[in-house]
Amino acid sequence: MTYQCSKEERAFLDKYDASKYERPSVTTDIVVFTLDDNDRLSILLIKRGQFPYKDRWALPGGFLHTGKESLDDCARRELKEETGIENAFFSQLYTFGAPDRDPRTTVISVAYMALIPKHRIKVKAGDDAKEAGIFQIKYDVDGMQFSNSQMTIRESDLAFDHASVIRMAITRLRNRIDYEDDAFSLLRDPNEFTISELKKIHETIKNKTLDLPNYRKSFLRDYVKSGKVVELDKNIVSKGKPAKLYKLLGGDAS
Amino acid sequence: MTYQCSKEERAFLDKYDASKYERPSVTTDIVVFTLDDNDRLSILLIKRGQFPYKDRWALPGGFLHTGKESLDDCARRELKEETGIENAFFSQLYTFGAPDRDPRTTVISVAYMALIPKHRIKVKAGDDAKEAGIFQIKYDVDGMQFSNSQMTIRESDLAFDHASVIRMAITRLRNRIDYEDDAFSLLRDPNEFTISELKKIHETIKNKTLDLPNYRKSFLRDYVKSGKVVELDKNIVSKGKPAKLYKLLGGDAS
DNA sequence: ATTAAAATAGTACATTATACCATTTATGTC
DNA sequence: GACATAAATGGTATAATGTACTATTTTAAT
Repeated sequence: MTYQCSKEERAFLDKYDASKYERPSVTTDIVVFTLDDNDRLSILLIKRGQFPYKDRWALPGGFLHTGKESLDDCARRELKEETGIENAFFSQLYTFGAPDRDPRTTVISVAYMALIPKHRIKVKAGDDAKEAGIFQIKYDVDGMQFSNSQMTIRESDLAFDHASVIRMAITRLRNRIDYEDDAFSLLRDPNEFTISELKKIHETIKNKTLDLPNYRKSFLRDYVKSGKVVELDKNIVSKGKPAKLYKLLGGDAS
Repeated sequence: MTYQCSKEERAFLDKYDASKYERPSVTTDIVVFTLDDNDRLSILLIKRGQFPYKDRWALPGGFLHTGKESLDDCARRELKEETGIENAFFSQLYTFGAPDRDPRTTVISVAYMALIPKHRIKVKAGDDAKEAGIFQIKYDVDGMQFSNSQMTIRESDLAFDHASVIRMAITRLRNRIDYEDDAFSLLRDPNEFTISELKKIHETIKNKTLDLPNYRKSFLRDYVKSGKVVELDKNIVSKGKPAKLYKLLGGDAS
């Protein structure tokens, strides 16, 4: 939009002193959820290569290129830099603004969450990250843990307030999964999937097993009858009875 | 939290150049919902006294006092300055960050919504506002309208992207009202209210009439049986059969 | 005393969620 | 090829919830 205004106002704007108020830095940080090879809920963490919190694990993210991009664009750009993904499903989560959350200066963090199938993530260490990895989310008496085949990171080892961010993202994801179409974004291929595959995603996120016949009924009612998903004229080859394949229409969710 | 770190890192932080990245301004803007004297959903708008958008109606809000307060504190402070309210229920809504949403410079707006009973709002024009008022939210073919006894403001007349902010707030409010306890915050007095009063709030927000016997059943099941609300040993004096009074326990919601 | 207003009590039905059983269609093994 | 196994699909039965509606009670106003 171009801003229409009077000459008087234009004059005011032209001499507006941008440094009138002290400004905070603004970053976006992204909770990238995925399912690992054993269908366990996992997130992407990077090991910081710079102060502060150097060598500590943190969420991917980075500073807003002020004036050149929107917050969404910033999150999209960071996501691409860290994972190589271009068209991922993501949504804004919450904005964290405690004045002491970064030891350098006030840094406002606009947190996003993204849902990406694991095979699409090309983990790569970037500018500020010396390492990056996908870690399964576990819980014990001390809270969350993040582990892969090589190591385990406790939530208290994370940089900044990123443990809080992740906790909120998990809560939000669990709440959204029942009424939003988020699950589709984690499919290996939304153009060719079985009911069981989608059910598995729901089970992982809700952390409980679901009854397949019942899941099937609500899937057919909620998605197929409404036209969001179509049945393909193909079956999958498998051990038991071959399952019908379905295709997500429209939004693509990817 | 005090940040524990090595001498090396402390040295880095001490010479950290705060102006390394160009920084945006950050504001909080607040959608203050209330019910007017006829129980219609209304919001607080202020008339801007300064450029940009001078003399246009806008949401109350203002710049973050960087380093001195959190985002929540900033919203709380602005809310107090504009309405006199100190302990209101409010929650973060969404963060708006399009680079051209403010003609001066990039201004990130962290939007909040608050629910406040009308009799507690002391509308007062503040620094940046020459006028303030509570306006009923209406709809017509052109979108939202905001009107009181003296005037009607069309959504296209609002400053900045505040029409979008309000639209998102209404959507969020309507979604939250079914599973959060927001309605209690709009009660005249959460320590003494009738079932009908609470029902009226739900009706206004959902914009449809509810069946009282059914509402009563779910109220007793959801709040009284669970202990969130207790029945008082008092009745209200009224025209027809006097209604039992109830009291909200715990969170106070105010 | 009568009427009207409002709260409260209860009934009937539809929808949805949950648990569970039975059948079908494939694979792999002897 | 018969048979066990795996997995999807097709059902039924019950519980929980939501919705519509009727009836009764208790008060104020006339």
